[in-house]
Amino acid sequence: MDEIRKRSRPGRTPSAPGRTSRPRQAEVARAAGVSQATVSLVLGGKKQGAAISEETRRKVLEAAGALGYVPDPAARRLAAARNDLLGVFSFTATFPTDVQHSYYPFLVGVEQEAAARGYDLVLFTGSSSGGAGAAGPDALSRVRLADGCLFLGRHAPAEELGRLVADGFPAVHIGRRDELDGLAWVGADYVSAAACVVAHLAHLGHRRIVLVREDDEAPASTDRERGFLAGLAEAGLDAGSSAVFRTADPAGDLTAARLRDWVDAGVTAFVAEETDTGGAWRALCGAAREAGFEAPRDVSLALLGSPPPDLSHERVPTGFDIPRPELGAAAVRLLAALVAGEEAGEPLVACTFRTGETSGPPPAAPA
Amino acid sequence: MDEIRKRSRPGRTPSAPGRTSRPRQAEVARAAGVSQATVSLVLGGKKQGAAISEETRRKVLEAAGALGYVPDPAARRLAAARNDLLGVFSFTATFPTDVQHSYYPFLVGVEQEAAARGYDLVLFTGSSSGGAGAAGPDALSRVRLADGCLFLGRHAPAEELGRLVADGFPAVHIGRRDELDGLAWVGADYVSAAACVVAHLAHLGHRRIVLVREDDEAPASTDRERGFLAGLAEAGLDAGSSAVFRTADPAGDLTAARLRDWVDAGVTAFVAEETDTGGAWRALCGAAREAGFEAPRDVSLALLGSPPPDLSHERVPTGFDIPRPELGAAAVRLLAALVAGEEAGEPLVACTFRTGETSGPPPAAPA
DNA sequence: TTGTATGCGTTATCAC
DNA sequence: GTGATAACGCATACAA
Repeated sequence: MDEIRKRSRPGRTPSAPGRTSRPRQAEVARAAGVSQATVSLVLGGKKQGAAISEETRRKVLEAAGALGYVPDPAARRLAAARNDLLGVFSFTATFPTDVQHSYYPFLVGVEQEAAARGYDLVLFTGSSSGGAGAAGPDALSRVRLADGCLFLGRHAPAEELGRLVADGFPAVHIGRRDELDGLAWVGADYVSAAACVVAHLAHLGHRRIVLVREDDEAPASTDRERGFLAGLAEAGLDAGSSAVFRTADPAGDLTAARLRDWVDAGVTAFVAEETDTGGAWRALCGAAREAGFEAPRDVSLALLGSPPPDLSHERVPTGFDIPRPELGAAAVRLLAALVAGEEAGEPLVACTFRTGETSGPPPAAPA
Repeated sequence: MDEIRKRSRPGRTPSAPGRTSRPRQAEVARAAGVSQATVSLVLGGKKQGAAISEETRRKVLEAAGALGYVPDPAARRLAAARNDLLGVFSFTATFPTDVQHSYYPFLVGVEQEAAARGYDLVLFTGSSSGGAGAAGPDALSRVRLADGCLFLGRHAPAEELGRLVADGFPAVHIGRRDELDGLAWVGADYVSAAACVVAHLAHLGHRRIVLVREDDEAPASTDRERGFLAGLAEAGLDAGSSAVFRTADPAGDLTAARLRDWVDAGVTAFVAEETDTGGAWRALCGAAREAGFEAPRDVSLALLGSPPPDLSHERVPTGFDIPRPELGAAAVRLLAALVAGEEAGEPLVACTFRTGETSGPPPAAPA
């Protein structure tokens, strides 16, 4: 693909006559009757306000405007200056047949915050199949064109990311990423959010609650469980009388019979974690329905996250939403801080509680 | 000039952010015992396979690997005189409270096609509120940073755009943009799509059809009307017995009584154009319901476009969809051609017909 | 086949 | 205050 590209101007003729190429500082300088360095000083907008005569400054700005000058990002970057460019590199499926796996919800906030701070965004397309730099061990290296970069998705190659970080390149991962030492990240505060849901249920009068979670050790899962337990504790509920149910196969393990057993044992509320597939929640709802329970009449149901889109016509579940735009914005704030050489702030973003329609007082609620 | 060499890196701030010394080609060269140029040749991976001895190549690759060399994209782009960056400048509301007005559907295709061609994307945030370059008459000039730029939305300032085009800067507008001479654009083929819908209705047996459109002269509107009329003509229907109903206030003007009048006059099908608000379609459906007509039993309804999201739970309307990702991809193809100095191709992208559930044979369909 | 010499556009230092 | 000038890291004619 590269060999096709016609490279005229190999060593570059002094003034390329053929093309309408971008004006450079030198041309602005000529037009303004000053030196190129002066142009750089003026346009660099340094706080050396007094160092340059108003007259010169005006001429330069005028010439630059007339020629439509805009600095070359590569040159700027090479000269160790800043670009005002923030990168976004996504390892999630970028082209959503399934909108679920798209990173656009984050991008909304990223874009907004970047705009507010005067940054433009570079979307590195290498993430997906057939992309510019999909393959190769230096796929990630292109992000160095920007002043810093955001990373989304779990599949970011740790080694390369580590190199970037080790080199001091400002990088922020959206989503918790503890295992990679030194990599900054922002994430949703699942612990607090889960605790909040439990508090809501406890407030309604529930005393025995079961959490259904998948059988893995993903941070998103363990955080929710921690929040669940914390919520129980804060509500003064005995963790022993509630339970955490782990299953690798929710659809198979979460039977109507098992649900009935729990209810017979005094459980009045069930909480499922959000998973990629929504399997836990789906299984929970299915089992409840099969067991003849209706929420919130017979049991209360809650979902630690957002429902899968194919269930959007169902009753909206009690639970919380991950504020993806907020996360994106927080990531940009953090990245901007890193670029500016400042320290990181709070990496956790609060989820928003969703009252929903699947929870209510337990059937025989005490008062 | 040798005595000056001592000065340590004049053009660099003491603490250049984001850069601890990482290996450069020169160091690889030293480690491999060759020259920097040779390293460049080997790692450049040009198909000059025979130009370099296997021995040297091996040594270089080995050294590069050992040092963990990765090329600096800024330097690479500077030297290559191209940056493989395509801009995206949107004048639509970027931060969608209303997802309708977001440009992300286009971005899907843009991103895909850009990736396939080895381009990265620059999202210029100046378009929206408070953005980097929102204000000022030179807001658009930042796009010159890229090799070319895509523009979305109707509100692109014609003058500035004209200047870019006049300067020979590769620019492509997504959506028809005839009034700006010389500006390349891609757009949806509303004419064919509307004609196709009419053909569908005619095929079902409808002979008198009413088009409801808003009272403006937007290309999207006039194109649909042209297609509507063309469809009538192709079906051998007399345009005189059908009608085009223009209204600036669909909700107010499109009454149940008026609908009944039309039906009494033999009209069996109604076609509404898609508008920003979906007003025409919504009014049409409302009036039909109020008049006691059910589609497709009593009348056939069609929508020249996609239904507003708040009507997504309703019956799927007969009509067509604007292939926004396709449009985005086509725009990138066109832009890439312009960047390469080639000529433009076909600017129109076909819409996809949607059978839907709101049309059927007319009540007293002949055969 | 490999090395030498330049230039890409910017920034920042240092004389003038 | 302003103008030379040296890098930044890489790619490529051209000489050896």
